[in-house]
Amino acid sequence: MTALRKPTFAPMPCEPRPSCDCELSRVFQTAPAAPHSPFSPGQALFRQGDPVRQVFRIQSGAVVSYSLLSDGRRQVTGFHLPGGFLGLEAGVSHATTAEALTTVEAQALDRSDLALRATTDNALARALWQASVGAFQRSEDHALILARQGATERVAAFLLDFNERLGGGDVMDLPMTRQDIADYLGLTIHTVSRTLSQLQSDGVIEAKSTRHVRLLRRTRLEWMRA
Amino acid sequence: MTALRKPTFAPMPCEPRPSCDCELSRVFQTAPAAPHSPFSPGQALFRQGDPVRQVFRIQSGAVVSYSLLSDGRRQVTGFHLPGGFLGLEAGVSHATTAEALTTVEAQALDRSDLALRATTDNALARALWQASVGAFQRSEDHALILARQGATERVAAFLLDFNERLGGGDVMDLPMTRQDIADYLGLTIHTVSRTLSQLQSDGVIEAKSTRHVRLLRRTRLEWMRA
DNA sequence: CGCAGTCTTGAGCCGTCTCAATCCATGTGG
DNA sequence: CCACATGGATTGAGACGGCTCAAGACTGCG
Repeated sequence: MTALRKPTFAPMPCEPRPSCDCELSRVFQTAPAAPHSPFSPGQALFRQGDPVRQVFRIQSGAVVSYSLLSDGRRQVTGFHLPGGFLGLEAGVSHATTAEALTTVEAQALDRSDLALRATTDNALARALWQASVGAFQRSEDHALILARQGATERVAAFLLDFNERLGGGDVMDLPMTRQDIADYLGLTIHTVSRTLSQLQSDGVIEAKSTRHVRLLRRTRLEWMRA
Repeated sequence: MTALRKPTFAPMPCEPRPSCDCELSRVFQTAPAAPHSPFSPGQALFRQGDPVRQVFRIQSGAVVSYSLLSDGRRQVTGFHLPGGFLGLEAGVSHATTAEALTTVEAQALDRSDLALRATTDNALARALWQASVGAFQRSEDHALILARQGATERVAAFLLDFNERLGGGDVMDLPMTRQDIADYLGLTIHTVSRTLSQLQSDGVIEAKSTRHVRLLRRTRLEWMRA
């Protein structure tokens, strides 16, 4: 896929996008704050293996979700921004741990309630379907990134994808560590760091600090992504 | 991917999948054969970019789905066996091409019909949700395979995964070529071939022919998968 | 000021990709 | 029945790039 799909979460109220979250957003408008919200950095919204009790919507902050593999490694499956949902795509128990990267405010609804309402609210049932389709497509995009051979391609794809989700401005505020990025891209922290340094010395990006990146040559980045 | 911060619990890679396709299967019991069914090997059920018109259920044979990347490479996103559904997880247009590996018999239903029925049939709506959740989880598993560093780990994971889907018997009939496997695992055909040869000389598998593999030491394979 | 965590950078090794040749199974035509 | 063509699969040699090991720099915080 030449380009990654547009992010499915809509920062603005809904638009006639095929997989539109309007219905879910409407349901969440009256949702209460999640227990323990706001979450502190490093705090878990839920953990791998936990039974799925509630569905979250992020109001502010950023969340990373990851799986611990049997060999002790960690695979980051995604980063979640305001407007995004968590817990929808799970089965009976969570396959990932969701951890706050920053201070996170979130709402929560009981998933059993949601499922119950879906039995009478067809628009909601449809929205749940569409939300899962969106999660699937994001996962496919992630797989496509992981399938890219080169470190440069993966990092470029990550930067462009995340920048798009942040609204497309030139300056990006990265809420995650290099280790998070590395575990997301299937690389080591060293390679990620080296690649970013290389991109900077090539004049493609400017690293104002470790967490702030400015895209200088977006076109060249897109070309690198291949 | 290095040491973890706080391994709070034993990692649990594989969780029993909720395959509650009963409702969908019921709907498909009266479904007509797909147009052009049976498909010949190499024939496409649908192509990347096509508008999504119908949902397929495979009755016999095997299907590979893949995306063509802008750099000309091909990324296989999955293999589909009898009982599997195609077209459920797509948005308005297909992100992948679905191609018959063998002679394939399939049924088809108009997706608009399905969506329409879902507005009055809540069990169906719920089944559609669950099916998409299943597709998402398979995609996550695929991403986990792609994130594994070594060729041996990826091939072992593929063999075990596919063997499980075939029922768990010791002998496997692989409907796909080495190139298909390579594109699925993000490796080259050479590395896949070399790895399989290595596994055979190690006594872990026996390649009766290129398309027939027998698992001799499943435990060692599972250990390799890590 | 020192500590701990994060990030950067260097040197060398190892595994996968690339390029290339060969083998094998199948099918076709003489 | 065999020679040949074809496409898939295997195998080898070498190059390249990311991982490992290791050291040092930077940041935030006590």
